[in-house]
Amino acid sequence: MTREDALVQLRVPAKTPAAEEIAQNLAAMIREGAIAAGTKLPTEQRLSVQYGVSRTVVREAISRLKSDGLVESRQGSGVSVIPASLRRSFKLHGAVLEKHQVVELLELRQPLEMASARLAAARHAPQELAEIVDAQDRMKESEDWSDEGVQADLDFHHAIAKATGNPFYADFMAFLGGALRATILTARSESKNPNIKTITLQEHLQIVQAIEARDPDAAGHAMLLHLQGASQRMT
Amino acid sequence: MTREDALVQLRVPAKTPAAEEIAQNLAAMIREGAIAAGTKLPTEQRLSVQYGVSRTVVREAISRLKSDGLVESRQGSGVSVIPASLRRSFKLHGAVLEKHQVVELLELRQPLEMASARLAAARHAPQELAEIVDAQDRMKESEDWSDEGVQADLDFHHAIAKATGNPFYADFMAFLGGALRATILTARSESKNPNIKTITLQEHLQIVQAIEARDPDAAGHAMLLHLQGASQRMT
DNA sequence: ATTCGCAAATTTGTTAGACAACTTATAAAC
DNA sequence: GTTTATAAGTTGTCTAACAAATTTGCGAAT
Repeated sequence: MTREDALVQLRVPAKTPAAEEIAQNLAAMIREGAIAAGTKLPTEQRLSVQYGVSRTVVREAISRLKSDGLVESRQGSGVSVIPASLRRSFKLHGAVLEKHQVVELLELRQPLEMASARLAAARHAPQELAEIVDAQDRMKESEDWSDEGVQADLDFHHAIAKATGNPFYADFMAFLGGALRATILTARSESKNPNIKTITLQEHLQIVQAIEARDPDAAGHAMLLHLQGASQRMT
Repeated sequence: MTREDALVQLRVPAKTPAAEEIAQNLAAMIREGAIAAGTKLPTEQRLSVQYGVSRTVVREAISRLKSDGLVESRQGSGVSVIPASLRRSFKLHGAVLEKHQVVELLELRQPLEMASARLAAARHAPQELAEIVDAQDRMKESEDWSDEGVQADLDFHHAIAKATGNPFYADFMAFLGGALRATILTARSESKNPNIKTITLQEHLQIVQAIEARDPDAAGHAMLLHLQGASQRMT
């Protein structure tokens, strides 16, 4: 019974609540410019009629848009769209990443990872290096193409970002890792190459040694080789 | 009494709605680990009692947390905290940036801007170059240290990011620009140097020419010089 | 005719109570 | 002991109402 339920949940993951659907709909319209920046949304009253839901649901949807920094509400006045240049949240809208999006995301990641490795080499504290090595060890001991292995891989990169001492690097790398996680997992499991883990560990080792030697150039270079290799192995 | 309230409201421009305050409070607790990943939040009922507000307000607050990817709710079960490694939104929590945060954010921006300039040089379409030049012209015609001038400056960098053809670069640069906007504005207005605009335009010109010549190395180098100069002028 | 003041209409913010839909714990039946 | 009803608990949605802030419109004074 529970087994069957789990299956059903997998096939129809979740009947999306009305508020979420409406929020996505409005967000899409705002991003496409169908509702121009500076203008006001229809009133909660009108929206509730348009979508055929209660005002409560509309308010929850708008609440999300506020959290995303897409709109701003003023009591008595209305809800106005914030210009794109002032938005203060960076978010991946779609749940799953398209193939071209993965490529684009990796292209964004590359210069950041290189800078991250360089900064980590220049500034890391002993304990931060230990955390990097620890992630490396955990990956070494993990099953091939297992969830723990991928997690340790992501932790490795995250640990380097933390060793920069710049929390924005750490946060953003965690964010990118989470976004790419599923993709990496499937790519690993579908790959024909049986030596992925060995090769990855070898490349990681080069990075660790360069960071340990406090050699930014070598660290950046080793990271570049690693990313190029990884992206090549994924295709 | 009401007069006094008005004064207070002037100093604190917007009386933050209860839902927003509660959302920030819960978000902070989650980020600090006070509510561990995987565990469940108190029920909406309990939260409404704890905070002394109605269940509706609590739901709107939770709605925001969902939008930020911090929690996940299942009807009948509860609201559970999503592990940090799976969060899919990158956001600046605080409204204003501390000084050290500005430095850190600029440090994150530098490698991205360089990569952005390189990619734009390699791939830009004629129309995209025109947009870059347009922003440059708008800045040239703007008042010194004016809001339009700063906007044109940010638009210049955004236009380059768009010219990469990679929407993530465009979105992220828009996001960073918005975050730094206020800081740049005050830095410009407080600066003693009267030639900031001229120097900036000159540096921009170098970038434009390198992009136009489709020379990635020169574009990246010109961008680096520009960012280093800008950050030096800000301090 | 213009401007000022003020009340009325709008609109978002908040509360209360109720029911539906779904999950989990409990107890009964086998 | 396992399975099956039943009940309790929790999130999702709706309705109705009032509070608080803003905008609009109208009338009066100048």
